[in-house]
This record gives sequence, structure tokens and C-alpha cells, in this order.
Amino acid sequence: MRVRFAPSPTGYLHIGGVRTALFNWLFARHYGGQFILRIEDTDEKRFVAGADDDIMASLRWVGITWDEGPDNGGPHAPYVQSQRSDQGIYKTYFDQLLAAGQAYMSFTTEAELAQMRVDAEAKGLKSFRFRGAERDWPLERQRELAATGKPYTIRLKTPLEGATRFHDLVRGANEIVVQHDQLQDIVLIKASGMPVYHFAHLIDDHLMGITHVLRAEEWVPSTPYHVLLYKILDWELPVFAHLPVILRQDGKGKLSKRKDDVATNRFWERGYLHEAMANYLALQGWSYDDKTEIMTLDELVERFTIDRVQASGARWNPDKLRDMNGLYIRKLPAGEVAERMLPFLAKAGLVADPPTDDELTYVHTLTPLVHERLEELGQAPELLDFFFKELRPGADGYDPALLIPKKLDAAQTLVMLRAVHGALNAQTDWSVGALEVSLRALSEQLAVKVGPLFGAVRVAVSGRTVAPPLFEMLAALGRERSLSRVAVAAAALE
RNA sequence: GCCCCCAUAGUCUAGCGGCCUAGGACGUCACCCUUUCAAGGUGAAGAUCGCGGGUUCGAAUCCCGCUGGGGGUACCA
Repeated sequence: MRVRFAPSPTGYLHIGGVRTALFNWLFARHYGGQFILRIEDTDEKRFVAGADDDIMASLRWVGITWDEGPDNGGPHAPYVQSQRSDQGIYKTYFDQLLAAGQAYMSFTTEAELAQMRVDAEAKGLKSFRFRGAERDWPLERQRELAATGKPYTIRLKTPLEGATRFHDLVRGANEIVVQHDQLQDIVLIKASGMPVYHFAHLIDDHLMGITHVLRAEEWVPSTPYHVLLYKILDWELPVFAHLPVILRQDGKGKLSKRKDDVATNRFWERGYLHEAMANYLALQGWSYDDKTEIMTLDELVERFTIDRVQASGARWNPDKLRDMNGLYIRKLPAGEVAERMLPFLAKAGLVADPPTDDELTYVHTLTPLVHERLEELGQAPELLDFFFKELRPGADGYDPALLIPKKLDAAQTLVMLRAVHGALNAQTDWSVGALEVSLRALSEQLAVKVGPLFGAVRVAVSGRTVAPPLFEMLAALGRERSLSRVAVAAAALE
């Protein structure tokens, strides 16, 4: 079994593309087949230089590797269509089609065609299906006109009557039937000489021995053209499996690069784990059973079968992805989380890049404080910044009003914080346990509940009301900084 | 408009004729734990299985129609 993922380098790869690639890859790995990566750069207008590298980086990120591709080559190289076009690979076949009278040179220009559509609509015609007059010309006449230098495209001569039918693995036993009067003579070769997707992908799939075509659902309507071409060329049809589209969060249409934040690289920039992304993506249109959701890449490979792919569209659900990411972060050993957080801390300027040895060990001691609080690694800087930066109450820091617990006033809080400072100052054992014993005793001594007391201290040392556990924070902050922060906080209330 | 595909809670899904008083997950809410926030635990609300006809002793499961949603309709992929 051989499958392929064939992206167009028109920009970054969006997450739906990764899903399609993942399904192909899982399919190949599960059945012991090969997965091929092919770059379909036949659209000169939308071509973006460097997009292929970005696409490959995105695929590698989720763990997808290819047996043959543009970078690692293979028996069917090259794996880039513009290069294949330059080699004349496609010409062989359209010459064959032309000679057999199955395709023809069409001299109608894009502008003329657009006008024809407008006219048809004005006349109230239900639908416009273009078939060029040249489809009935002898090939010689087509060639003569072409020889005068008039630009032309090569179009498929689609049958006028009958129907084309094909099966789809995802849609089950029912055949998809399309009447030929619904088709039109699609362009196979553009006036520029570059083949169009419908033609190039099919030639390459055949030449590369692709046995199963797993692609997104939006290709269903054009599949009849492909089936027709396979038959004309007398080639064996691949097995089709059209994967459900990923719908936008609001359900209004499919995910789009322009409207949605779905560039794959955006996810690693925000601190999504590739393991979580692969797991979530696998569940967009596929499921294992009625309970299992959390699966490693290896487990996915072992369990992935095409019969469990859903036919209906799946809506993009960032909340669930986020939840799953948090779960994966929690599953990671703390040391691993520390390592993965580092780039985010460095980018925020909290540690050097690369970090010093001291910074490295400090990040490791800090990690347990935020480990289970992270849903995205990118949250690490905002959660931890007060451990790295000066902290001051006032205009350029936190609001001193936060120090004052509910039902207490500034004077009472001041007394409390001074007492805390005294107690901590007398503290010789700066361990989490000892600090807790000390402040709990103080709570009793002052006849203040631990809630308000700890709350005030929390703000004093972190500048915020929501933070990691207090004694862990004090311990990580160290004696000097803790004492000075409490003192400064108290002073702010004087 | 026309063609094609799809249809179980707000969302992702399990279900492939009797095991379903419809299971799981996200989200939501409550309670427990608790120094805040999380995490974790327990529980709840939430689906007349889109609607209407059939087939069958029996249908979420099969068939038809309708409706709704999505996709396509390019010298883009």
C-alpha cells in the first residue's frame, strides 16, 4: 500500500492539512505501506517561496516522516511537480490524450469564458457547462491554429451522456454517481504549459504507484474527472477515501487560513505539545472506540483503520485541544516540562538564551509550581515572571489595594504584614514545611484566618491574587527576596 | 441556481436491528479537597437519536421523502 500527501506550497500548512497528512501517514504505518510526500507547485500565481520547507517542518513537528519526498528523494524522484513538468513527464500523457481524441486544444481565453458565464446567467440558464467547439475539430486543425501562436489550453473531452460512478471507503457501500451532463471540459494544461492539479496529481499518483487516495472531502466533486481520466488512460483506479472536512469553530464553513488562527506553527509558538496535537488531530474524523481518547502516536498507528473514519464533518474545538494539551503537559516528567518551557521563558526575556547554569536549575525548581497549572507552555512566562523580575507595589507594579483582604482595612493589613515579616525574619528553617508551620502559628496568634493572612502574603510576594501555592513560592523565592517583598508591601500601606 | 456529501446533547464522538432506561470526552453547573488558582475526586443538567413516512414481532441502527448543514461549481489546490 502506498499513499501520499501532496500539499501546494502556497503558504504555511494549516491544521486541516496536517490532519489529512496524519491520516495518510497512520494508514501507511498501520498497514506497513509507504507514505510519500509530493509538492504540487503547479499554481505559479499563488506560489510562495519557502512554503515547502514550512510545510515539511509542520509535518515533522507532529511526528510525520515520509519514505519518499522532495528532500530525501526516492525511486520516483523528483517529488516536486514543477520539476516533473520540466522533465516533460506530463507532456507524454497529454500528447497521448490529444492523439486519441480524448482531449483537445481550446482557444477560448479566460476572459471570453468569464463573459460566456455572465451571458449564460443573464439568459437565465440554470447552469453553465463549458465544452469548447474545438472538441469536434480534427487534431490537425487544432494544431494549425496553435502553430499561429494563438494561446491555448488543453481540455478533457468529457462524455456528454451516461454517468461515472465510484466508491469511497469512508462513505461505505453506496456508489457516488455523477451524470456526465453535469461535467464540463476541464482544463488539463494551462496556457502557460503547466498542468493543472486534476491532471498532474493523477499522472504522478499512477507513476508513483499510489494505491489509496486519502484526501479531504472537497475533492469528491472532481473525482469523476479523475475516474474518467484513469479509464481513458487504462490505468488501475486507486481506492478513494475522502476524509471529512474540519469545520470552523462556529460551524460556518471549513477552516480557513484567512479567518482562523490555524497555522500549524502558531500552535508550537503557543506551546502546544506535538503529542497532544497529533492525538487531537487523530480524533478529528476518526475514533477508536466508545471510551479511549488519549493515545500515543504508536498506539494511533496500531489502532488506526480507515473503516473508523467518520463521513460527517468535524468541528474545530480549541477548548478540547487545550484541555488535551494540559493533560499531556501534566503527564510529562517535571524535568521535561522545564526543558520545554525554557524557549518560552527565553523569548519573554526572563532567562538568557541559552540559559545560564543557575537559570537552568532555578527553572527546574520552579517547574513543579506551575506544572499542573499550564495548559499551554506559552503561559509559563506570565505565570513565573515575578520570580525573575523585581516586584514593586505602585504605579509601575502591582496595585497595593490587592494586599488588603476582604473585610479588612489597610491598617489591619499593615499590622498583619509586619507580623509576617517578624515571623519570617525569625525563621531559620526556610523549608516549605517549616514556613507553613510558622505562618499557621502566626494566624492563630493574630486571630486571623489563614485565608486572608495567606492571601495578603501571596500578593506581597507575587503581586497577584492567583498564584502557585504560597509556601512553595516563598521557598523558591528565597529568604532575602521574600523578606524584602513583604517589607516593601507593608511600607506601601503606611 | 445546479451537482455531490452528511445528519446522535452547545462541541467531538460510541452505536452498525433486540445488549440503549442511548456510553465516553470537551464545555457548563454543584459539592468534596483546599492558603488563591489549578489539578484530582464525586455528582448533575444537557439528545422526543433533525422531521415525516415506510420495512420489521422489534429501528438511533434498513428504505423513501422533506428539512437543515457542509462541500463543489476556476487556465486554485
